[in-house]
Amino acid sequence: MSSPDTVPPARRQTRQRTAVLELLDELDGFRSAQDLHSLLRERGDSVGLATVYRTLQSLVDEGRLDVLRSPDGEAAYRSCSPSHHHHLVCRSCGRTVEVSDPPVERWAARIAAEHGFADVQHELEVFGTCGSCAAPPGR
Amino acid sequence: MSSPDTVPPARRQTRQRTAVLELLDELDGFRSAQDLHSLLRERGDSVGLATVYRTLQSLVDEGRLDVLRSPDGEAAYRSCSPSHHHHLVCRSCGRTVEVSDPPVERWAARIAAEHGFADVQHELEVFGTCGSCAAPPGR
DNA sequence: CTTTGTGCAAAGGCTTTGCATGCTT
DNA sequence: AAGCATGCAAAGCCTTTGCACAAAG
Repeated sequence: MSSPDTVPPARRQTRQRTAVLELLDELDGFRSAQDLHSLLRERGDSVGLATVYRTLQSLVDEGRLDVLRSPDGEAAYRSCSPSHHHHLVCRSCGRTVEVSDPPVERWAARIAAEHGFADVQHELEVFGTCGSCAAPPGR
Repeated sequence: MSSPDTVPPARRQTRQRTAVLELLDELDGFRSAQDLHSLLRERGDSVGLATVYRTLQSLVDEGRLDVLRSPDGEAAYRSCSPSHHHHLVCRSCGRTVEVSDPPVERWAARIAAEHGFADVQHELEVFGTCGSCAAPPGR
């Protein structure tokens, strides 16, 4: 079910691929492809935009990256988290906290099984207002 | 914070706006703008694509719609469901089952509270292969 | 040497915007 | 009658793809 039947063949190690991986490793938040492209240019490790996209895509396929869609429609990537988890996002300042809890995982699996679904996966995001942003605006 | 300081002025009631609202009311899952546009055309309540986008946008501003970004980059809209529930979607045939369970709700609330988040909301979708589609393809 | 990755530019898909017309109020 | 909403088409953005060249194994 969750066995990766088609493990992507290892990619060649190029300067560009290395640069992307290193950059993602240093950053810890989610970044859009275009952001990463700009950062690479500023750094001197210039990489074509198309290559950035292709590299990110392959890294996602390999399970080394997490993807997220920003409300603006951009895809945001972050260096992989080996363990499955979800996000708690402040809808005001955008601060993100990683959360994970077995119960939800089990719940999803159980619910799916009860309905005869297999090969289950799920996406969950929790939105709210974080402590800093909840501070009373007036007075 | 959650006080709508800038309540958008009421929009004019047009045939198009009504059509979009009625359609969203009948559907219970998330639908992309383009899907909604097609559905309206099939129905006979033809509405310009641009208008569909503008209408959906205004409805979101009014808080009458929930938005979600699909992995493909499309925005998906759903009429603010009075009863909160989630979806179990077959990634093969698209069949959707509504599911709801208090535990998850409580989990989300608790996790958020633990991190100092207030005014919590969450979005959860479970994907899998339903029984019919899981039937072996060969033979 | 062969195969795969890179760059550039063009193409694609979803969404937004400008402007004249029609409908709501 | 006045003003906002609609339609159409053009423009914008992010992302993907085609093709020739360069680099990795």
